[in-house]
Amino acid sequence: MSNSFIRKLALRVPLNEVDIDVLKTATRMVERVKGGVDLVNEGDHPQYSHIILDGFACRYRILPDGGRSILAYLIPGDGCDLHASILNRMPHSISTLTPCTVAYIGYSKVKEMAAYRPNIYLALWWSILTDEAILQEMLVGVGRRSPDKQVAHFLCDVFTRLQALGLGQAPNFRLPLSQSDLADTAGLSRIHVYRVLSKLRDLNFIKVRHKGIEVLDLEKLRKFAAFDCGYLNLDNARKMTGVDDVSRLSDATRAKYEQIMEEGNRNEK
Amino acid sequence: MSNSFIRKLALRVPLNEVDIDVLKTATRMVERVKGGVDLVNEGDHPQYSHIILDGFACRYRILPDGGRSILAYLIPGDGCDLHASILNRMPHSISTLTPCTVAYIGYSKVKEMAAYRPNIYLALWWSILTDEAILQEMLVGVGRRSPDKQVAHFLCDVFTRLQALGLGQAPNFRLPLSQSDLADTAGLSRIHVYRVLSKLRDLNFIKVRHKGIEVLDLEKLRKFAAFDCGYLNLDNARKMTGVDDVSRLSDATRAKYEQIMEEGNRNEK
DNA sequence: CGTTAATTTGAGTGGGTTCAATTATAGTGG
DNA sequence: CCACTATAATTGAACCCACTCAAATTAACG
Repeated sequence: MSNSFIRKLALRVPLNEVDIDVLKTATRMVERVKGGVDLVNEGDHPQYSHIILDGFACRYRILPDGGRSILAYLIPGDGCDLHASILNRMPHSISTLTPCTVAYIGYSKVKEMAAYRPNIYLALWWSILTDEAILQEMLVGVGRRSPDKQVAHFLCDVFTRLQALGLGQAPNFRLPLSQSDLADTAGLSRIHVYRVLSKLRDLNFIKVRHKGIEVLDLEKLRKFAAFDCGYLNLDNARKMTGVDDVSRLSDATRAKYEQIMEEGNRNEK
Repeated sequence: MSNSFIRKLALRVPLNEVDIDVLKTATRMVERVKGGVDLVNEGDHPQYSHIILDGFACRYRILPDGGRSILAYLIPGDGCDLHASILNRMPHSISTLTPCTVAYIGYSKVKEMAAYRPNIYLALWWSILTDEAILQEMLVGVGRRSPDKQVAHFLCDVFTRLQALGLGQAPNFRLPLSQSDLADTAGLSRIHVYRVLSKLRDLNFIKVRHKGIEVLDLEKLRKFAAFDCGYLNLDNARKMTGVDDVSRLSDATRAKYEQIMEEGNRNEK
């Protein structure tokens, strides 16, 4: 399947042929965009949503003091703000890092898909929950991890997500990021990022290029950063079918659970 | 309306009587919980979701080194992880800070409401998008803001959300947080938090109590922290009705927009 | 009234910052 | 194709903020 968006969703949620067909037609409107272009700007009120089918992009905010804070990296298959129409204004900007293939979807189409296709509903929620989990992991990192582990952890995050999509080989093992980009991601100074990268280079984990980072040994990097990919929710959910496994619960918990279920059923006339 | 969950949603999304009725019965199963109790633990696979109807709670993670990182504060009306069943494991724990009134909802009930009640669908998305925005704002803060402004900004966040719910008066203007709690939130040391709070106290912005902080002048605090409440999405969305305002767009954008809309309609048989 | 947890205070240290200056790389137009 | 320009990367030095360590005081709770 050539459509990375569908591939990403299908890896997590069981999509049937109809689902795939719906998604295919929904993402038919495609455009090629150069690198360094803003797809959406903070404060905008866009009329449609973007999906990165190919290339890298990032979500960022400009701060009052002129600084920039990068909040997320978008890789092939990632949707940007599929439900942003619910908000009055875009809370952040989105910019391409490399040339990208971008699909456009009208917001009403998204709503429609979520309403009529339960699997797509699940997939959209899986997606936003994972976005949130990544943000939480970043927040934990900025507050607590040492700068070298933090940068290493960040690299693990992006490359693990790439791997899960089957994009784990060269030339995709190269991230097109300047050291300033990394600094704006990690909340470090440009100069300190350089020193951190030098250390990771000396450990033979990565290769530092002009406006780019190449990972030589993701496994070692993971160990160094104590990276646990659990938060990315990459394992296929056992519960996707909707059948709850009640048998594993303690008696007390099961009793409460059944009470809640009963309560719920009673309300359905 | 005594149900803070419904009140919170109704402030953002136009709910009709049926919506309110559905939400009321869905949150009928209520329990009183003491302070300092874990509602959910990281790694759990809970069978139902929690909603804080009254009291304060927080979302946190325990780190490998034993440290704790507080990721969010939950105030009356906040749901915890309404869609967590989609994930295999809980990515964080949730703990009450004060005695709380908690409602329980089965996950299938949530899905059902989202499927059959468009307004509730919107409300749930509004909710998660706002959660995400708050996380982003925290991330920006940890990386960039000075410690005193960051703590001030955090206080503005919680108290502004309380105000929006009509809980802006004493005794609710008191947050039951120890200085260690604040430290685990801001990613600062306990001792430095004390110094920051002392400064804010000397400026007459707050009163520092034992295991608690009282805000004396939220307006001054906002100015000090350069707090812009835009990210909380508190203004009623103009677009909630689903009618897109195309007239404000540039010609080029409108053309593309209409193309996308047409594309979308063509796919509906 | 005794114990525990939280807060308050001081002193010293270290890591990440800023400032300043040089080298390398890529892109541009002649 | 090359000189020129702008941006990115590299390196060194000094400073400062927030941390750690250590200890005293206060408040809460049984």
